[in-house]
Order: sequence, then structure tokens, then C-alpha cells
Amino acid sequence: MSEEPVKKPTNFIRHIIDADLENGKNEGRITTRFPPEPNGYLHIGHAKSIVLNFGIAEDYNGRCNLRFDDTNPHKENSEFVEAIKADVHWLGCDPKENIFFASDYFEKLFAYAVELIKKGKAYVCDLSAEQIREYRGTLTQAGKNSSYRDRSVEENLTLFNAMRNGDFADGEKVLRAKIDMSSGNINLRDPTIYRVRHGIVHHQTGSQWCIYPMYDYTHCISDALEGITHSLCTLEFEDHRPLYNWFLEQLDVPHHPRQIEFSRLTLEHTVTSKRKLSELVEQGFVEGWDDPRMPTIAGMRRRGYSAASIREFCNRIGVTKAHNVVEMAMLEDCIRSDLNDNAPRRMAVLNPLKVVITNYDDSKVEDLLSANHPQNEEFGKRSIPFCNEIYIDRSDFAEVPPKKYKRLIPGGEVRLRNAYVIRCDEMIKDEQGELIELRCSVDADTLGKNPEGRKVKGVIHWVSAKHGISAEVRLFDRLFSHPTPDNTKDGSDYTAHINPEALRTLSHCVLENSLASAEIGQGFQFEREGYFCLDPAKTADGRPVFNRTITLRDVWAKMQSK
RNA sequence: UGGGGCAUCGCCAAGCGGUAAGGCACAGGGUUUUGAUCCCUGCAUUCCCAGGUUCGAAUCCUGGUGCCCCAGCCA
Repeated sequence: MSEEPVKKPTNFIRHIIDADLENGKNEGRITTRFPPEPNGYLHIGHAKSIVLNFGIAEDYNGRCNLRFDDTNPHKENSEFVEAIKADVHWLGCDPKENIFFASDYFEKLFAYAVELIKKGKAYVCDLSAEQIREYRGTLTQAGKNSSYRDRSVEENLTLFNAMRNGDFADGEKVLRAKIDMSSGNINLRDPTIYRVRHGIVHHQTGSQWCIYPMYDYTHCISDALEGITHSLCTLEFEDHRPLYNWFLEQLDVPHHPRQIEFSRLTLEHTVTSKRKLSELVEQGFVEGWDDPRMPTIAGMRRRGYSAASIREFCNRIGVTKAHNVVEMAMLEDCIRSDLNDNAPRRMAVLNPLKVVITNYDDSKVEDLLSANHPQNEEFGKRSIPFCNEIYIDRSDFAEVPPKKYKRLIPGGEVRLRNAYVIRCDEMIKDEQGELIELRCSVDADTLGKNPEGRKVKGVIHWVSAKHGISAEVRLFDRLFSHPTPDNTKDGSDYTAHINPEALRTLSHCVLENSLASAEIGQGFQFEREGYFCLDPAKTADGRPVFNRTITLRDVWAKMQSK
């Protein structure tokens, strides 16, 4: 059998690229770039862009640069730079030696600004920020020219150099492009291209500069300098494209990339705006950027999402210009399907209830050989100790069972997964009447075969009380109970919809002893419960912590909630 | 008549003049020592609306409607 070739995604951007290739543009070369601003951690929305840009580079034998858009040092820092590099790498994307910073081009950017001034296309403006806003006009009314618009080239040159030399305070002067104050496109109403910023140590250039270029001016030139052929960005930059092109047309740049916009990802039950994610971290709603409840790459990784599942998600949702809101179920299916194929099975009891097997020798221990994957023999087998004292989950016993319940009930039988059939003979309760233990008897003739003459429908998981290891398990759920917390009908704040159940900590779970050798991040299926992975943290008393990545599908729970 | 975009199943999304792919979700059924997985089956006579062109229109034309983005010295 031949391996099924991984089908390449198809979308309108790839169609454009195909057409460009057919027309012989850029000598058949394809170069893209992923341009994050290092002012926060990468999230699932960035993953869409990363997979798009690196995916195109790979499929077209091109290249994708990682370029930090670091023109606003006030908000940026190297912790974010390093985290972004790590996340891109973890996602399986390799920019190789092509890691750049917009700040690498500050000197060139300055020279291009001088060129603009010399061509009479830029001027130093003394208007205050408020005045600039007033002069800009409104959406329906044209703006008016700044009184500094007609300064001579010489004066502009002198002033711009003085700006660089630190002769002016923050806000005192800016450099503006001279375009058209009456344009219907507000971006073309003499946009600011350089501002003065004193007293900031830039994470890459230190204190070298006190003037910083703006995004619109920087981005297109950076793309041009790097020979980017297709500059892919989100829809809100559509209005900026005329400006992107304007700069490149005025300037003597080596190359003119094509900007193409696509719609950003909106995922239900979470938020993907850096401002909001920062707030969640800074205001302590979560424990950090890598909190497993966060839609950040780092958070999802810690939660147990694989890079492959995130890439699969990005390919499934596609790339278009249509506004879209993707259901969380789509993401959840991606990780379930990955882990179903790739996670070894284990047993773990989350809410332990002790069971004593009364007819089993209390000094005996049997090693039961169990498959690590029910459908894939390549996963091999492991041995699980069985003895007269075990734990089962409290939800797997019911004194008064609901309809169709097929787990353990008083006097009833159930199959212990990978082991024997037991019968519940007696319930032990404490003074408060709370169930604390079950006394059961085992049918010794049911190992690997069905009992004679009766059917046992239920199968439950268990862990040896004498061998199991104690652990903390964190059950994660959707961070927000509202599907679109930042866009509610009643206009409520997104923080009002944080799901208090998004994290439930179970401090005393019992895991199958083989889990003692689990590695951080490695995914396991805890049978009948879900997919879990070992967290880097330990409990205060040194016990392991496991994170629930996602539950198993559960039609029983669905039936019950109806 | 400010400018720029978008409208195909509950959600995502193919489709590019030849008679509506696929995935998710959902609903039934089968297998099963995970109420998991897996396997069947069903799920848009119709593509925002209305006209028009055509033998033939989701695709072309005309006119509407709805929704989104833009007035940072943020990106």
C-alpha cells in the first residue's frame, strides 16, 4: 500500500500564487513572512497565519521569514521574542537563518525617509497629536492641510535630522507622508511615519534611537528589502494596502511585494485579542501566558495539544475573506482524533472509591498484561498489578441507578477493564451515612473471557490501591461560557463570562503505577475519562500533576443531560 | 454617492456558465472488555433578495438588502 499523500490545502491565496507563477512573476520565486510584534505570546489566530505562510513556503519550495515587527519598543520585550521563536519552532515551522527584526532596517528606513523628504513627499509637522486628529477630518468630511505641510526640503531635512539627534521632546514633532488630506481613505491623509520616543531601551537596538518608524511605513519596506513576494495579512489592513503600495512606488526599493488580505480567526468560547489575553494574565484571571486555559500556543502545548493537531485545525478551517466564527468542537475534534490514534491507554481513578475483593487472597498480586492501544498492536502491552484492594471511580457505582445505567450497583456485576468481573456484595458507610467502601467478590473464571450463562454489559476502570500512585489532576474546560465573550448582545464585558469551571483541581487521584515514568507533555488516554498529559509543575508535597487536554466523547453524559 | 470588504447547510468551506464537494455538529443503526474508537445511513431541488442574459446561472449583468473594518504619534 502506498502512503496516502498529504493533501495540500487549496485557497484563494494559493490560486493567486499559482496565477502569479504562471505569469512568470518574481522569476518563479515564492517568499512569505510571518511578522509578529513581540508584545505578547502567540495564540491560535497566529497559528493560522504561521501555518498559512510556512505552508506556502514549503509547498512552493520557497522560503518564509520570521520577522519581528518591533517598531513600538514601549510595548515589546525580549521575553516575548524568545517565546515566539520557541512557539514557531514547536509548531514545526523552521525559518532557518531567516529570523529578522524590523529594527535591523532602522538605518535604511531612516535613509528612505530622507529620500521621501528630498522628493517632497514627506514633511516634519509640529502639530500636536490632538491637532493632527482635528485636521484629519472625519469619515465623511475631508481633512485640511497642516500649516507645516509646505516646509522646504532643506528645512525638513534639518528638522528630521534634529529629531534623530534628540533635539525635540516626545510629541513635539513627527515626520508625515505628504499624500492627500481629502482622500476618502483616511490612511492616506498624511499619515505619521516617524515619532519621537525618548527614554526607552529597545530590546534590540538599545538606546541608539529616539525616533521610531510607524508600522505602515516600516512593514512595506521591510517586505521589499527581504524580497517578500506575497505579503499576507488580515482584513483590517485592506485599507492600508494603498499606503503600502504608495511608499513602495515613491521609493527606490529593490522589489514590490503583493499584499493579500485574509480574514482572521474567531474561535468560540475564547478570546484572541492580545489586549484581552494580556489582561487575563495581568489581572490574574489565569496563571500566565502558558495557562492551559489560554488559547495561546504555549497554553495549548501545556494543556496537551499536539503541534500536528493545531496544524490540522488550521488546515481544516481554511483561508478566505469571509468573516467566520469557528466552533470549539472543530478544534476539539482535531485533538481527539490525533490523540485517539497516538496516545497510549492507561487507567486512572479520578474520584476514588475503595473496593475490597473479599474472595481474593490478600497477599496475592497478579500482573495482568494489557494492550496499550485497542486498535494498534504496535503500541505493545504493559503489565498492571491486580490485588484484593482497588479503587474505582465513585461515578461508576450507584446505590440507586438511573435508567440504562450499566456500571456497578448493589448485587450487580461489572467488568473491571483488563481484568475480572466482580459482584458488589456489600456497601460500607460511615456514621454520616456516606459510602466509604465496597465489598465485592471476583469471578476467577472471567479473565480474558465472558462469564458463563450471563451477560455483563458494564466495563469500568480501576487501579490497585496497593500499587497506584497519588497525583493531582486538573480538569480544564472552555475559558468562557459565552460563545463570543467579546461580542455579546447585552454588551457585557468579556471578563463577566469567564467560566469558573474552566479549571477544577482534583487533589487525590490514583494513577496506574506505570504513569510514574510519564514524560512532561506526553499524551495518554485515561480510559473512559479523556486525554491527559503530565504538567511541568508538581504539587507542594512533590506529587505529579496531570492536565486534562480534552474529555472523551460521552454519549452517556449527553443522554443524562437530556 | 466618505473609503474598503464580505454574503453557499447550525459552524467551517469547495465551487470560477453544464445542473450544489468535503469536514465539524446533529439524528438513526451496527461492532465493541473504554457508554471511546470504528463502520453504515440521513442531513441545501438550492446558493442574501429581485429582475435580466442564456438551451442552461451559486457562477455573467442590473438594482436592492444585510453584516464587518477604518478617524493611534498601536500593529
